[in-house]
Parts: sequence; C-alpha cells; structure tokens
Amino acid sequence: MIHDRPTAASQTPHPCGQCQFYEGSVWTPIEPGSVSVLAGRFHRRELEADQVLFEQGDANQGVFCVSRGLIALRTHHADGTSTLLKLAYPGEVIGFRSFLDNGNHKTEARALIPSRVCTVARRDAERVVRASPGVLARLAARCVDEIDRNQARIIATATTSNKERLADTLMELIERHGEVDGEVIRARLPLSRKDLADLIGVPPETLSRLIGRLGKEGFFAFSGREVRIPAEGVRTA
Amino acid sequence: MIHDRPTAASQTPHPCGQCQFYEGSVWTPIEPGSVSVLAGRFHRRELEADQVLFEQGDANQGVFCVSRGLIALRTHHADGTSTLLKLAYPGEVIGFRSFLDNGNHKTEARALIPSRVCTVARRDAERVVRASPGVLARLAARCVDEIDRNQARIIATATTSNKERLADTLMELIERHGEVDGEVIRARLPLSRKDLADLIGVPPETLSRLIGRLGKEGFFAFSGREVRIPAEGVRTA
DNA sequence: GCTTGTCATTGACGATCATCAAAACAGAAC
DNA sequence: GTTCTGTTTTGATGATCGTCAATGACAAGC
Repeated sequence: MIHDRPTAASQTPHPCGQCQFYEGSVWTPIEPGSVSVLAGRFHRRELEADQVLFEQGDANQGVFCVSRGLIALRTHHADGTSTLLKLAYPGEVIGFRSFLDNGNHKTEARALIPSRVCTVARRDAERVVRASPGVLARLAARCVDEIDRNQARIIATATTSNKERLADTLMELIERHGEVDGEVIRARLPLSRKDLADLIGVPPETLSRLIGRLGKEGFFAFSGREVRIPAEGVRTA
Repeated sequence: MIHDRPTAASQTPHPCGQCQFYEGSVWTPIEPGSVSVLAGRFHRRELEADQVLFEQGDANQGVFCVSRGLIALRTHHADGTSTLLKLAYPGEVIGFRSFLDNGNHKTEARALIPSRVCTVARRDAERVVRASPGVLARLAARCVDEIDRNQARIIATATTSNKERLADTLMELIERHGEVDGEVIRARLPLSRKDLADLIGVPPETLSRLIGRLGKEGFFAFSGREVRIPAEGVRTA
C-alpha cells in the first residue's frame, strides 16, 4: 500500500545501517569479488574526506544511500566555478534522479568527512523496485520531502535576511556536529567558507562579514572552522 | 521497468487530456452520480478563476492532474499573510505529496484562470499505483524533475538580481500566455502583482519599482496586467 | 629560509533592497 | 455619478548587499 506506515519488516535494521532502499527484500552484502544471487545486494563503500563518490556527468550506476558521514552534492558550471547544492546526511538517498531517467549524474558527490555509503547497483535496484512497490513509494515520499524542504528554502531565501539564514544554518550544523563541552557547545563545521556561502546563497565576502557581525553580537563564537555557542542555546532553540 | 521510455500504450491519449496518472490502465470517466467498477476512474472538474480546488489543511482526497488552465499553490502563514509557492500548468500533478503520506494538504490550490483538473480519488489512485508500478515511477520522476527545478530556482534566487529574475519570469509567462499581434507579443499575466512578487521573492513595492525600471528600459511595456514585447523577442530568446 | 598557491578576511564603494507611510488607482456596490 | 474597498504605485530613508581589489593567514614544496 502506498501510504504504509513503517511496518515491522521495514523497521528491521537493514544490514547497511541507514538504507532506505529496503522493504523486507532479501539482501546480502557483496564483498569485493563475491556475487550474490539474491533479490537485492548491496556494497558498502567507505569514503575518506574529499573523496569523490561520482563525478558530474558520470553515467548512473545505481542508487546510493548515505549510512555514515556527510556527502556534498555540487554542480560545476561552465565557467569553472561550482556551487554546493545540498548536504546529504545519513539516511539520504543519492542518485535517485539519474536512476529514474537512466541518465547521467547532474551533480558531483563528494564526501566532506569520512563517510560510508551503501551502493545498490542499477540492475539490483530495478529488480527490487519491481518486486516491492513499497520501496518505490518510500523513495518517492523522500523526493516529496525534499521538495518540501526546497520550497521552504526558497521561501526562506526570499523572505529572510542573509544573517538570519546564516544563523539558522549554523544552528542546524551545530545540532548535527556539535558536542557539549561544559558550558558551551563546540562544533567543527564540515564545510569550507565557500561551501557555507553557497549554502546560504551569498558570496564568500558577504559570509565573512556576516560571521564577523554574528561573532560581535556574542551568541556565536568563531575560530576557523570551529563554532561555539552557550550550552543552553540548544535547549531554548 | 523503472526507466521506461513512453510506450505505445502510455502515449495513447488519455481521456482526461493531460493526465500523468495513467499507464495503459483501464479508465472511465465518472459523471456525477455514475459509478465505475473498472480499475481506474477519474472525474473532470471545471474550475472558474479564483475557485478553490482544495484548502490548506484539507485531508487528501486523491490526486489531481491539471489538464487545462493554471492552478496556484499557496501557503497561508500564521500571521494571515500568504505566499504563492508554485504555478501548476497542464500536465502537472497536484496533491501527490499528501497522497503519499496520507496527510493533509500543506497548501491551498486555487485556479488563477478557468481551469480543468482530472481528479483521481484516493482509493482509485492507490489501486492503480499498486497495479502499475510504472505509474508510480513516472510520478516519482516528476517529483525528481520538480526537485531539479526547485534547485535551479534556489541557485537563481541566490545568484541573480531581482531584475533578472523578474525578466526571466516574465519571459516564461509570456511564452505561455502570450499571443503574437503584428509586431508585438501581448500577454495578459494571470497573476496579481502580489503573486508575481512572491514568485520572484520580493515585496510588492520592490516589484513595482522593478517593473517601472524594466518598462523604462524599453523591452517590456506594461499596462496593468498586460505586457507587450517586440515579436522578435521570443525568437532571439 | 623563501616562494607559491589557496583560502579567508577586510576595506571601500555604489547599487540594490526592504520598510514604512502616503498617495493614486481600479473596481464593485449603491 | 459617489463612496467604499482593496490593490498598486510612489516617495523617502537607512540598511544590506555584491563587487573589485588588497591584505592576511597558513600550509606545501623547493
């Protein structure tokens, strides 16, 4: 059924940890060299920081689920510049678009920190999708979620100031990457200034000034890629 | 198969004209009062300008495909204001998100001009999706397309000036709603200034000034909701 | 050590923009 | 016609923003 709530089966921990590409199907990991004859098979891949999962323009080889770490999706423009489009956290599915239309990847996917992805080869993905429509429905639901998030972001970009957007983005990042350290929460941002600037949609110079202003106002304290905020900042947020 | 190109069957004109919710399934129109026992059934609904298709918060009753006209999707905020999120042109599917998660509509859908939608009731939609995975795949593909468009819009909002964005948006609208009239192309914009302002993400006052500037520059000529551009404008665009 | 390259910050400037308030306008009802 | 309503435009102002250029920080390589 298309609107299934998670069933007992789908709540069973999937071998790859976070993978969405799963609905009670039979799965077996593929260690390099081994072959599986089962319905679905997947392959864990570890990525170091800055390692590329796929390049922009590569033919789609399948679907990827982030199970650990953080993947950046970037587009490279004709003039040599590039733009960070999206951060993919564990649980996110990557490559679904080019999987559906059997086309090429429109973005580059690159690990920002050491990461693990669960890769499902094209053929297997197709087989599982055909066998379990619920998987496709869940993937579709994720797409719809992403549409929602993007629309929220469009509204935010249009209606809020750059400073607000930066503060929001920082809080999100701190929530994911921060650790409580006594009276403060420390987070090492997994992004360069350029990437962070892309994320909130300003040029790097403007970001730098915003960071300066935000630092002066006292709530955030920056030093390089590290940010600190008061520990009660999260609870009240 | 998930990446099917349109087949002969799916290219057969669907009775409702533009509906995507179709893949060789058996369809029959439901005239008010009649009942169908076939796999899929749909109902044409005509909307006058400004008539509401569904309200924000309504429980999802099914999926809608625009077959003629233009539907505006708006969110109403807590403070009483509202924001135009998206224009749905013929061929677009509406309500898919709340269909998937069986939730409530997060937006209001309202016809901007006289329109026709093909409505597919929840139960029927579920049945067809279960029977024809290809339909779901195509719907998913549309979602993915929408993600692409939204991302393009996010980049555009972040990197281009308001004036550029207005000009682009106007050209799109003229392309859809314009008619050649001798040396010029005339288009009656189907949007209020407020909606147009939402679409490009500026307050109405700013939009008004932008329109003023654009008019002075000579390419676009405005009078109320009507726009005129030189006829060769489209060919060279 | 020095150079080189990359990335981040700062400075200066002009253009753009949002906001508030007021005026002009259009359309509907009478 | 007149009045009323809601929308659109205009005006004035100050803040924000993007751009170009210069500077600073820092690591890698010779």
